Amino acid sequence: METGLPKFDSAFSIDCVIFGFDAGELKVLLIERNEDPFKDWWALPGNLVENDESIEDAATRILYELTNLRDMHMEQFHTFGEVKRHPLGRVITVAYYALIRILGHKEVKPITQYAKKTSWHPVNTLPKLGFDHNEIFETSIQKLRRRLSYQPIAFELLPEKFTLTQLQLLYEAILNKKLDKRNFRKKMISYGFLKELDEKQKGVSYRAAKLYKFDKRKYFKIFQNDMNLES
Amino acid sequence: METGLPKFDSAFSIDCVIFGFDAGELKVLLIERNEDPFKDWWALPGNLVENDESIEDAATRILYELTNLRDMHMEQFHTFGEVKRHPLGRVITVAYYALIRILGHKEVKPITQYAKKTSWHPVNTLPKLGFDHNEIFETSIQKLRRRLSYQPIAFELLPEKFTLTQLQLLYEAILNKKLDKRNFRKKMISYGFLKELDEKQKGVSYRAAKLYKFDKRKYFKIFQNDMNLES
DNA sequence: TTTACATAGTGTAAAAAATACACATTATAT
DNA sequence: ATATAATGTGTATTTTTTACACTATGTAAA
Repeated sequence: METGLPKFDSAFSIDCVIFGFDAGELKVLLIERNEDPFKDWWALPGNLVENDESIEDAATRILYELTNLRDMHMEQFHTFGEVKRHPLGRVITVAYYALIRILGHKEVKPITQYAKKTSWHPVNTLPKLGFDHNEIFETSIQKLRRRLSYQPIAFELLPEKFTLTQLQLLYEAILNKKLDKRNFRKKMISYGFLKELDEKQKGVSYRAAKLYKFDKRKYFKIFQNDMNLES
Repeated sequence: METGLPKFDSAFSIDCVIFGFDAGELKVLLIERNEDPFKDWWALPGNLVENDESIEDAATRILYELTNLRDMHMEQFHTFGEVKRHPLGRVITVAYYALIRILGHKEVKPITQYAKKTSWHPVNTLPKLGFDHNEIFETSIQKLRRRLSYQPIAFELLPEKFTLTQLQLLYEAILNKKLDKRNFRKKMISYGFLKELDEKQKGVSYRAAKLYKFDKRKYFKIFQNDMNLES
């Protein structure tokens, strides 16, 4: 391939699948690329890792530069290393997923010029993405599903105070299947890490639901032993 | 740090945790390094990824060169990217675990000069390893435990024909806890992917146990749906 | 103030899965 | 014949999961 663009021999990058939950839908934040290769395509936010930063730090930095977002839950899930996955050279990429409370981040402006803009896309109708990013996305959601059952992932995607219905909708969105309301509530409450608040939902034109909080301390007290085994 | 050794700016490597099961114990194959850094230390087999090979291919190649072993089950589990994890320069390493039937591979001779020798170590008494390899090992066994419950990992570690007691010992070794014999057998058999053979164990000085085979085809027929969800 | 609406919130019975538990059987070696 | 060492087996109890439908409540509109 001859593009006239600079080539590099080999590098590592981070790519990031940023999940959010809004309007009952699971969404992913994509960027519209402003540079070749794949200029004008949608892609996952990502960039090269510098030599003096750990991959964790790089993930945090890159995400910040491309989305102006900080302090979200991030986790590595797979590394992609096909030789030809990047058209300009050998780039091995470590993929992370990030979970954010979309609320208040509906409009996310990239800081660098590398991305024209960003926008949230429902996971069920993602466009064709640059590089091998569709594959990376597929892997991410499979990992997310699996981890949902043994890590308190869901609460990273919800506002601090949430209703049980919201929680259920989120589980349904991630697992991509309907759950039974009564069984879901029974089970969630039986875990003992949800704190029922003396507060109700506001601004709805029907009976307001009770609000709950996720009690992290209790969670880790309860699952301490298991969590050591797993990862 | 000034060692007189060549430095490199940045590179990726593969490190590999090779599990085997022998004499009722879970073991890991370590190499004794023949080169600095960490010359004469025990370490996980690993080496740099070449520019023209995928990380999968690199993992296969490196393992072959260092252990003379091929065609084992390998799976990526985590990527380690601390800046200072390698004393000679920036090396990001993709860690794999590999599962082999130890039988017939009790003595493994390295092909390259890079390793002096290799030897199997029980997982419970690993020596101090070079680099961050103790951490890599810890992560590997946690992943292995988790995956044991949804992937047919155990059968990669046993001979083709095995007894239920052997299978149970292996589960106990990986999970690091005792299991109930009757319940274990009931459950394993209920899955329906074990094929009972018309053959018995040989060479034991007590009642010989029935031999079983893992029926891969059946396994995938049964767990098709689940396996799609997971990964 | 009544009514329509939309979602919240609740319990039970049945089925399935997990657990706890101990002894008779059988092949080999002496 | 006997000792030995591990194999192979069943049941009752508890826990977890599943299936299933109606009443309660707050808001908004008539």
